[in-house]
Amino acid sequence: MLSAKMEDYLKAIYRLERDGTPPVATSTIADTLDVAPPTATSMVETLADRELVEREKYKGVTLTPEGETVALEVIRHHRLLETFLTEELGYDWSEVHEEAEILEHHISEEFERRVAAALDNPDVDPHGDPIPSDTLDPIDDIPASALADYGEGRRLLVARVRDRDPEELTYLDGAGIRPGVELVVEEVAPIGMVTVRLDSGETVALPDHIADAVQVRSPEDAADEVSEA
Amino acid sequence: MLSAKMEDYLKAIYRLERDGTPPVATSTIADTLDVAPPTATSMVETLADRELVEREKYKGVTLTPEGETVALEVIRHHRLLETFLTEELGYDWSEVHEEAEILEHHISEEFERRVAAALDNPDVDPHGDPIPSDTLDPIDDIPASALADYGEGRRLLVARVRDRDPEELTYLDGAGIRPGVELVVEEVAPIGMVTVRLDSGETVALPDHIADAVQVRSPEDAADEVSEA
DNA sequence: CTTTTCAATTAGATTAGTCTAAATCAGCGT
DNA sequence: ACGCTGATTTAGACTAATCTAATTGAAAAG
Repeated sequence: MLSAKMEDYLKAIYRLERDGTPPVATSTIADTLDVAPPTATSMVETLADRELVEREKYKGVTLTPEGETVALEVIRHHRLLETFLTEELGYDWSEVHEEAEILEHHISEEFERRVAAALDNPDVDPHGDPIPSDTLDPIDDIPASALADYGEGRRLLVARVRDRDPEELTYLDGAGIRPGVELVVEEVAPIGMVTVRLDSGETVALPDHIADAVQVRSPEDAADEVSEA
Repeated sequence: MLSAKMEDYLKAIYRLERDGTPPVATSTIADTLDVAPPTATSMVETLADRELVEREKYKGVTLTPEGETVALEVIRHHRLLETFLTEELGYDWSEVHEEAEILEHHISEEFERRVAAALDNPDVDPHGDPIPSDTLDPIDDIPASALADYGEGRRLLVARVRDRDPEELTYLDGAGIRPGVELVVEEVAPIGMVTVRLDSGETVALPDHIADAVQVRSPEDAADEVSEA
């Protein structure tokens, strides 16, 4: 059996591999999980012993296929739970992260199956992130980039909203910025501020660090993808 | 914060106080939780330091009011979860125990509130056990005794079915013996066997150890109680 | 009032996950 | 090529929860 801690490390490594270029440095893991560097070192040793990561001393780690499977399993749990909490228990999508972060380690396979069935096997969670299938095949993130990367005047579709800080999410949710919403970039101010106009006509100003959490794509790309499937 | 382990000890002590006469001996706790006696000793020490139990060395422990509140909170979680799993996720009532046993330690107060609301604040779980209120007031078990304690020929109401062994529960469920069902005791055989007749006309033979799990009361008592409330 | 018995506790070790402080390695800059 | 700097690992210690083996205590039996 894998401890909740080990699952957290694997999930973090999975994320970090995607964000940057593998191998993932131990200090990065330490920062992400908010532990001291030696703690990360000692945990990646155990993970390597269990053949869940490939480790090169002083370089970092990469997930083995088994490690990736575990990470995908945990991410599946997390995203199914987030979906379940919003759809079935009336949580606001901005407040489900914490709860899912804990429960993801404690639900059984049976629970996972039943929740997935109750939700009719969804493939995206409330933040717009893809839910790994029950076969845990590798997933592709929806191609999208940060709001500020597009020029002014573009009509864009909110593909996903990163769920790091609950405060930010509550703010965005309150402003009506959610996955699936369309908006137009009104102004990209040089002082670190982006202004967008929603279909409601409302104009919202977002400081850069919040705008970064909003991942957008062009509506045409989204349409293309649906026709492919 | 209280660890899941500590919660388990408090819950066990709560149960044992009800079953027998306090104080609860450490060896009894050790047996219940399947740990070695010194493990129980050392844990009741910590519990006593935290003022969750009153301890008298070489005698045993009793819960303090704070300890009882924690126990009731965990039991509320457990029973709400069992109810939720059967009502909303289609679990069979005979298989919910294991899942609830783990999740009870990991759900938030928010989750508890929302589940209770979704179920319309139930006051009994699928096994017929009372669910502590959100104010965690002390609970009274529904007065009922083991099936074999009544004489033959009595018409009885199944008040609750103890959830110890899943196999037993599955057997009883399959035989149609569930909380709320009425039955007649046909024969109490001296070789440790009880035969009952259900309203369906079906006759079921139960070995003593299984019959013990079935707690019954007279239908009149049940009616009296409803009129009181 | 002893003695015997068995439950309960103490002693000491183990594992997982964490820390701080010290040592060491890798790679860049001159 | 050499040494500096910062990242990484080693060393050593701590806490929680557990174990086995040894000791001690309480309480019943004689």
